[in-house]
Amino acid sequence: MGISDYFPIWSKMSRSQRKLLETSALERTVPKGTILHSGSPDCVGLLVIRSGQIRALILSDEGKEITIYRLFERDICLFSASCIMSGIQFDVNIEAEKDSQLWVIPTDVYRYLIDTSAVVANNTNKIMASRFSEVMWLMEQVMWKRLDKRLAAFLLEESRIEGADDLKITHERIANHLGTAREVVTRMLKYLQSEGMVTLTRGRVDLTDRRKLEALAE
Amino acid sequence: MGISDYFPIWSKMSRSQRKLLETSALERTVPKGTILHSGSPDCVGLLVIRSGQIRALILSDEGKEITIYRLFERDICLFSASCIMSGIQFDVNIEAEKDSQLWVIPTDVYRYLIDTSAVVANNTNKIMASRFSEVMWLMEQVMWKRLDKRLAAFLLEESRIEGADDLKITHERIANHLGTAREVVTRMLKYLQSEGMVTLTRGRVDLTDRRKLEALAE
DNA sequence: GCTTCTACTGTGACTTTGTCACACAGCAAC
DNA sequence: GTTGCTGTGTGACAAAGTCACAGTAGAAGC
Repeated sequence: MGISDYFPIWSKMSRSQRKLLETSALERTVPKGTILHSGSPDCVGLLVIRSGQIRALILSDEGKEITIYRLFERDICLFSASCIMSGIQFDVNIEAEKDSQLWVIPTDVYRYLIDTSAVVANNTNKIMASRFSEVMWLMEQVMWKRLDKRLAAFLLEESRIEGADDLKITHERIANHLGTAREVVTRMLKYLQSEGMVTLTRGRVDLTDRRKLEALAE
Repeated sequence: MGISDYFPIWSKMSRSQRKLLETSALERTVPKGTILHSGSPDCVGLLVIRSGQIRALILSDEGKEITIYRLFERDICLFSASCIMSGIQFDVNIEAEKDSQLWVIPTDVYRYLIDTSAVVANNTNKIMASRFSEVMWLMEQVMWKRLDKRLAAFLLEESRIEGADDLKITHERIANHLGTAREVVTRMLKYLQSEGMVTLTRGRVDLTDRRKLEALAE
């Protein structure tokens, strides 16, 4: 699969622009857990996900965290190149959730492309609007939804991504995704277990009643 | 003041683009309290604020609200034209906080401009990145800051905007800005009063000790 | 001036979520 | 078996949200 397969606007780009992308994109393979970007000064370039899974998160001063969105195959990560998007003034961290293969498009190359092509600029806009939408969705969840519902929804989502009912995940990691405290997750999982929705073992959560979980998540 | 004064990229636009903007922009004057946009289907067009003050907010199913950002003179509101930005999938409400004068740029006109001009597209991008940054800032506040600090910061900000220490605002409105409940604001203001930071009267909050408020807000 | 009405404010009781401190338990390495 | 580390469990308490009212300032009308 060449890089052309990852750009839906490929056909609307000029021959020279395509060439530039093809020759400048670097391949990179990273193991699970790699921090790909942290804070604004760090400006590796645009990341195109070929395989694997990436999460974007924010950190508090005390080290608490919350996942703001996740990226999968074919997704493009703009914020690893936040320095070229004037107007961005916040720090996101980008972390590989699984072993991943990426293309890295150098910042100066992408800068050149958006400056010279309305198509590329508008596509960038569209990508940013998508991320913005995900953050707004999260804001609504955080503001108006109870934690038990958010937890149930997270477990179902995780199960969907993994394609399995037995999730290998610790309470701590769940808490870091949801932006809450580990003890709270422990207590709430305990409750879900008492209701027969999950079975808990060290480092594992098994979904035993999807229907009930879906009903809880709404 | 012509519309040219509100576009920092005016000099980089073509003669025909400028002409198009000048002839198609509509003037609109709205009183305080006007709902300029609500939800995604509603697509009035791009708003350019000539004078006054606008706030963007989101609503929960039960009618609770939180201000996500505010717009002042010279700011541009993209989300009143969210239909032209493919990728946006959330509902924002736009409300005039004060009597305001606006220019409305029809959606089809702006659509044409971003499609044909990389400069306009990139500027749009920059505006979106700014709003994105404001929402990320809010997310950090909501997630990691205590309400007493957020309240103190809000009162100081409000005082800065109004250029006065006596704020004509109800507890309810403050709660709607911060995304919390009125009773919580009442209790917290009561506490601030007991500490001598504010004086409360019906429909009014007077800031009596800025230093202490600033220290609280950090 | 006096009443009436409404929007605003105050408060207690209770739930949910977050914080802190520490005990304990599973599992792998030695 | 002992040791050590990483997870998990729990109680007590604090912060914030919810619910159900009661009180009350101030404008509007008489």
